[in-house]
Amino acid sequence: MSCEVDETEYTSLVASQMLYRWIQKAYVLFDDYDRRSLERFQLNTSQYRTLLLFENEEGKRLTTISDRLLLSKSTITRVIDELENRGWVERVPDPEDRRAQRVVLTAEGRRKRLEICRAHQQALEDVFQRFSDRQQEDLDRLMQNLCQSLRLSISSIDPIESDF
Amino acid sequence: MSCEVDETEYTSLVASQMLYRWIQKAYVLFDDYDRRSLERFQLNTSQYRTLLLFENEEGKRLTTISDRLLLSKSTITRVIDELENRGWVERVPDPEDRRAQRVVLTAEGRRKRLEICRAHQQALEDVFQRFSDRQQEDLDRLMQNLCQSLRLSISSIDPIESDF
DNA sequence: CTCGAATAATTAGACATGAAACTATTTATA
DNA sequence: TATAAATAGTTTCATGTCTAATTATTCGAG
Repeated sequence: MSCEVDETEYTSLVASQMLYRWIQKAYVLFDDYDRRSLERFQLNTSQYRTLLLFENEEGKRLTTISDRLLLSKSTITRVIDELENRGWVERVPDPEDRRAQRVVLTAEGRRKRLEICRAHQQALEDVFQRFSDRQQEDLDRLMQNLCQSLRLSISSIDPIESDF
Repeated sequence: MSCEVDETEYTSLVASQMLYRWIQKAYVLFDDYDRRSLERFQLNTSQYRTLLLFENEEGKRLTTISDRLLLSKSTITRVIDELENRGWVERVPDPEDRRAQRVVLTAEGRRKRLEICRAHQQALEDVFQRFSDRQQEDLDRLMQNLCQSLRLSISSIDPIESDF
């Protein structure tokens, strides 16, 4: 436009920003892959991950599910609504706290969970078969470290949040 | 309820499912951390990542941005709308293709990008300072491998999609 | 024991996103 | 060259999510 010199520059990306991009990308691809592997069950990722939590016969509070999946309580309310509509789970009153509900799988829910779990497991194997055992362990450990570091950094911004 | 034996069992999680959970968790935490570090600029993650792409003075097509960020074209339209409202970018007609537009940073946009980039870089350093150089390299390489493997698995479900 | 603060779950409202339909233009093919 | 298919971008609509407000119940300090 004019002949003034513009002082602002373009910055190029440093290593941590490249890494950040790869993490983003991996997640988006994973999400897409999940969506595709789960669509034949008419399940979204949150519904699936909720179902996955029921590894035993224990009833689970909605708040517990929310904490474990890092999804808001209102999201979990709706996820459970939908699973309940399908007859896969039931809400039962919590004997210890009348504010709370316990979500439990029905017999049908257990059957479905098993079927879907196996299919998704298959899909995961397909992705991770291309990794050596060593690489899988490394990845697992690094992800745990990353989670821990993120929690530390998050709580240093906002000292309120500190659980999980 | 009754005394029938229920054949369905609960499955416990195998290694790849645990890994899957850690990746999910790391992403959610990262997203949360991002949101917090960017909120003082009134930017969401997509707006930020779009801004980040402008490493040089080259104009970029919306489709290119969409491909690079793995966000839909309609999302990018809206992101660019917002950035244009703020006066940080401009749409200019593409001289080579009259269907296309080139998005370019304004002087103000370059200033803002620099400022925001630096702040976010700071935030990333804070997370990754807890990793050794070796760990960062490992993580970077593993994420790239994961992306590649996911692309292979995705394209084996649906042979249509194959670029990026 | 009581009353205010915290907590479990739900609901209402806002926002970000993707899929699909649409318009304008370009590319490829017959 | 005419026409069909592909592509760039926008708009519309449905979905999934979060925040904040709400109700019911429990916890805890005095």
